[in-house]
Amino acid sequence: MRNQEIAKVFNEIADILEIKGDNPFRIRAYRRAAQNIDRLAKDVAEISVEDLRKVPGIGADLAEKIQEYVKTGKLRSYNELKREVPSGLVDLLSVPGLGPKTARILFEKLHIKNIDDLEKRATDGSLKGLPGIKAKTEDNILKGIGMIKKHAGRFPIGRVLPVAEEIIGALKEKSFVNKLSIAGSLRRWKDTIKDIDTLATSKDPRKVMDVFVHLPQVKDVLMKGSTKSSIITHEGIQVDLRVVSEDSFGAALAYFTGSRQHNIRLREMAVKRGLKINEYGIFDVKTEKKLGGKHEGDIYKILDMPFIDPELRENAGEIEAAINGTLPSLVKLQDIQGDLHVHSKYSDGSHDLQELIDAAKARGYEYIAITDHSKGLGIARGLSIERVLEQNEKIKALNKKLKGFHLLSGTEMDIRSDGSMDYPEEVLKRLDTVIASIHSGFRQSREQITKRLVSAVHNPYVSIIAHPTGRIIGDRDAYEVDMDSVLKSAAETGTAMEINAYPFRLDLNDIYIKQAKDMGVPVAVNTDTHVTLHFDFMTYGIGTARRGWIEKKDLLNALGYNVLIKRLKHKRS
DNA sequence: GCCGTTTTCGGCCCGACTGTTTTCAGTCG
Repeated sequence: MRNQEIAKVFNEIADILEIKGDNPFRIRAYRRAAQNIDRLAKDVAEISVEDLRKVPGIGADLAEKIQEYVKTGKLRSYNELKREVPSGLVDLLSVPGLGPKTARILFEKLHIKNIDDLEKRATDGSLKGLPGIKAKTEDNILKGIGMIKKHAGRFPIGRVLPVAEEIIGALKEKSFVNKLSIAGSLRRWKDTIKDIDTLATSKDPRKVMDVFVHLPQVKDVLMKGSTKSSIITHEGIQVDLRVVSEDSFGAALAYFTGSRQHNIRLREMAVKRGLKINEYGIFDVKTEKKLGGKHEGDIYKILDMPFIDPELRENAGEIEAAINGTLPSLVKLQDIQGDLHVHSKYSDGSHDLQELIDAAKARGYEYIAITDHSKGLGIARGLSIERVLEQNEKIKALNKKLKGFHLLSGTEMDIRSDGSMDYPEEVLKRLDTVIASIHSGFRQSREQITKRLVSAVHNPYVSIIAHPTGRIIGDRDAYEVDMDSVLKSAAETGTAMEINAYPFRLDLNDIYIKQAKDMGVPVAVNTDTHVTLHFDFMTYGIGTARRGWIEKKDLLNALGYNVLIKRLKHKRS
């Protein structure tokens, strides 16, 4: 897929144009296009020029540039730009507090071309004396370099959410803090998070700021103002806290939840109606009268739209859907009736069947499927044919004693490197459900991997493909796969795709989930539980499903037991 | 560079904090 590549090129063009001091709107156009290409499920190489132009933010010029890049692997205008601005200079923009203007001055006055140059000259004190730079700025630049060397980029949501909850918990105890909420990409359940945005209301904002920057979780204070402060936790995660008045809480929540592109769209719509939106509310420009802002819904209501759930706010069609009245009614945690991917002591899980049943019942589930690894996965104590059949018998016997709860016998069957299935059909047909997944040969060609997955999808006994792209966030990239073909086969055969809720997988991701939904492929949100505590990962899976526009009706494990069993049998027939 | 039931040209979201300034530019979200 060339999409990410092109998005990166467009973003770098935007960076270079910024350093050059080019037209800010042209820069924004490149960034907007980059973002929209990045979110596209379909490979741009397979999209015609006419259809490219239908992508928001892509006009005649950028469509042509995309075509040029797809055809030649190069972009002439980009290469010319790179000759004007050394590529290392663009990296300077990643230093917090250092923007395009400063980068340009550093290059022109001191011939600094990359971060290493910058670090040297900041250390020996030669930045001082440049326009607008004195000791403090030099200090901050060094601090910033230290930070990016230690913690570049984004954190998996699974690492960030617990930190956020801890901080929210600590602030909640304070009597002078009233409302308190997580905002930003964390509230939108993005799979990776750059920093934690939090929002509070209080009659005494300064006091809140004081408490915030002195929390035990704080390692460094980046800035502290009267209503807004930023800190770095010991984990290296930045947390921003903003305090507003009760009357502005809703507007501020909308503003800080983003995404930025979503907010820009809302503000543009407001401007056209003679209104203005900021973090304090929504106002009539002429009369300066405040029309709303206490509740988040005010903003949407005044723009004549239904409320848009945070997970959808990516400017990826949700505003159009809101206007047309076609917003999805997103699935909720309470809709989940069971978990279809659970490991027991038989393979690499930590609990026996009864412990798993108890934990599932405690979460209000009607069923779970026991899906231990298959024989080929020796490292995870995969079950021999004898053992999986023995487990199957035990589950059937156990079910007779259970009241109001059902245990499905299943397997997480390995799709072998050569594309064959790890158990023969005679074994599979005895089980209630089969989920199939890839655990080896991640570096095979796109064609080979696709073939393996498609052949699993066509197996009449395979009901779900587990963690369909194999990625581990921050650790292992997804393997190369033609997801379009896999989803097409899945739609034809009624095979479900898993949204693996394990917080470092979240696989399928939001973009593929939306594509699956659009193609009529059912999905299942499963936790891949190995320890009963993992059942609680379901919230991450639900967040991800919601980002993919999933409704209750799209979800296999939102079905009651009897309907589910019918659905599972249907593919086999 | 994109976009259009106000426009094919002239618009394009909005405000806080910092460090440097004597009123603001740069950066960030």
